[in-house]
Amino acid sequence: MLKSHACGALRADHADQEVTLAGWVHRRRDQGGLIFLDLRDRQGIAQLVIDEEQTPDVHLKAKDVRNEWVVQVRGIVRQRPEGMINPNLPTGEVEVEVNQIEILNAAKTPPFYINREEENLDEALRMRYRYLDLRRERMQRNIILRHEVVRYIRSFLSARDFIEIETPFLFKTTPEGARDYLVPSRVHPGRFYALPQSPQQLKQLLMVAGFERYFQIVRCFRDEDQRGDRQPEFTQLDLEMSFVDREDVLDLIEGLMTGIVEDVTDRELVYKPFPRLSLHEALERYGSDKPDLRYDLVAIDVSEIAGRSGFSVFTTNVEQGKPVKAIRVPGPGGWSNSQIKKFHKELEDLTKSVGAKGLAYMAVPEEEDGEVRGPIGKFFPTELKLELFEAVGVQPGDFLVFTSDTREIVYAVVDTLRRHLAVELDLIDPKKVAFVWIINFPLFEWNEDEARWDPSHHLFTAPMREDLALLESEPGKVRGQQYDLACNGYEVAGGSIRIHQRDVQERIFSLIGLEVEDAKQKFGHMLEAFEYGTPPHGGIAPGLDRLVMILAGEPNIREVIAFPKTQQAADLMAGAPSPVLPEQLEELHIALTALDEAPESSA
RNA sequence: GGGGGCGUGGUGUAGCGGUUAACAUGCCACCCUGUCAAGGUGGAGAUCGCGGGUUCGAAUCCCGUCGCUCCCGCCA
Repeated sequence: MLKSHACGALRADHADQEVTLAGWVHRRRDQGGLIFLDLRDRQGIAQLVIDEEQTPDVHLKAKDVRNEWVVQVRGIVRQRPEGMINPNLPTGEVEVEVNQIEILNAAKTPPFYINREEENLDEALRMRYRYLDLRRERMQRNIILRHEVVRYIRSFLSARDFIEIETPFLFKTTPEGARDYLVPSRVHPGRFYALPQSPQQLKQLLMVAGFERYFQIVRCFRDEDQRGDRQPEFTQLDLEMSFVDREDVLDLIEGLMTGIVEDVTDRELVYKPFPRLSLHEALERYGSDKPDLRYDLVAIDVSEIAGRSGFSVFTTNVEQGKPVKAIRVPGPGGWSNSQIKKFHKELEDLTKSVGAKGLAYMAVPEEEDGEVRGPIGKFFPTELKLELFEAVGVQPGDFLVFTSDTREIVYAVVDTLRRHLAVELDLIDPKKVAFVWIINFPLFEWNEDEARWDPSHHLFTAPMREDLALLESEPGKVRGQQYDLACNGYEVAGGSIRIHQRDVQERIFSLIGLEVEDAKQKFGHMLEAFEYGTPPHGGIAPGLDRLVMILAGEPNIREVIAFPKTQQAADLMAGAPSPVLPEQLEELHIALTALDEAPESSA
């Protein structure tokens, strides 16, 4: 080893020991005859002192040293003199009197600061020099947190008899779900592998194989457009269990998530145990299938009351079966008319962006005898107003917003408003983590375009036993044994109990319009496997990137992935994707169709 | 596929139709023996993402394009 101690590990009890350190120069403070160097390694920072009078040769070398140079030093750890202790540094009680220095590697001046946080650093620049970006404290912290989470998962599951098993990346395309990344086969001209969107089929086959409890921390690939919480390749904790029902899976994951939050982070769980909402409840109250329950803004259905008002938008909508929902915003009753108008305008513009035509409001007075402000107040007689306020749980000075439209738009409006208001009204405690289970999903969704039922989760999700009889008669009413885990407004896991009986599977296939021959073509290996003694089984797949993002308090998953891709799915550091040689294409039996413009050759 | 935001010395910003493009920081040199975002003095460093247009005059206005990003669609 080129060092005896980690820079960040030095403490007062190392005083007077001789140590050898190696790392990067974090910062230098040259005072002429006395040079201070902050030496950084993964564990932290130690202050080096170089004194011209004591060690002229070291001083001479140290004069040339710049930030990010890699150096090795030998010296004596000293308790810092009185009044020179740096309480902001874990190593701040000591410093190292250097008596030998070796420059292991000089460094160019980095294109951005390694030794400080820059607020709006251009992401393209960070990506191009990702190895430097990753040197920064924030990124080191995130990546190390990610490791701690993964380590916790492995030990938690191993202790509960789970076996980690790898599954292939070169697998088979399935037309369902997301767009596949395809890999051409050289030895099978004209055929392609697909990178798995998840190891769904394989993990079920591992249950058929009798492993009973499987997990894998595995990369998944989906060729869809990116978002802050979506990358073309992302990591799941994939797991599957045999001889379990839903409760077993939920219990396990609840224990795992609780353990991660409490043992690995300094964050606080809002709910223990995790609350459970049906999908319907989640949508009706929060407008989202992944509601953020760190704050309790709730949409209240006031359709019945609003339908009796004189406001024609409401009455017409209610007649057509469209809901009217109200959200109570605590507080701004004391505002001036212009403040209220501005506040309302902002919210209304926001909701228009998700398809709303308008946003009605009432400002509730602070005094008992005050007047309700807002244009729709006059359409509600006093009696009805009181009924409304009762239903919504109004407090004096509240601001009520009302949205009414198709159910889908109302949900979108409620979701958008909740997210916006939470930030606006500062309702979010960044230390808090709020998990919530979403259950009772419909098994199928009606596909308007294709005029058929589509599986809302995937083909192998088992129906609720008590709904089995409805499968042919009322498919829309059949609920699946499916569950999602939401956290702080993100979906962090999804899973289900699977079908393990061939006849049920075939009924599903026929319902979604999959011919037996088709099904055999696409899933023959699965159907065949299921005939050889399949245990009842189910599983779940938490998204590791999103989970770590939330725990790290980061706004997107790129901050917790060492080498992420841009929104255009590019790697700016390596320059991927890149053109390939004609010979490579030829070997793969691939001819390119004419492109509008020839792709630039990789520089 | 569609809509929005951003792009000015290495970095982060200001300038938003009119002198020599400003500030902070970084970088370079010199001074400095108790600093820790060290300090002081001096200096170098920008075809204002790229292309076209409008104008007497464009970093500034318009069109296109590229890159990053947010959102809708998409993501079983």
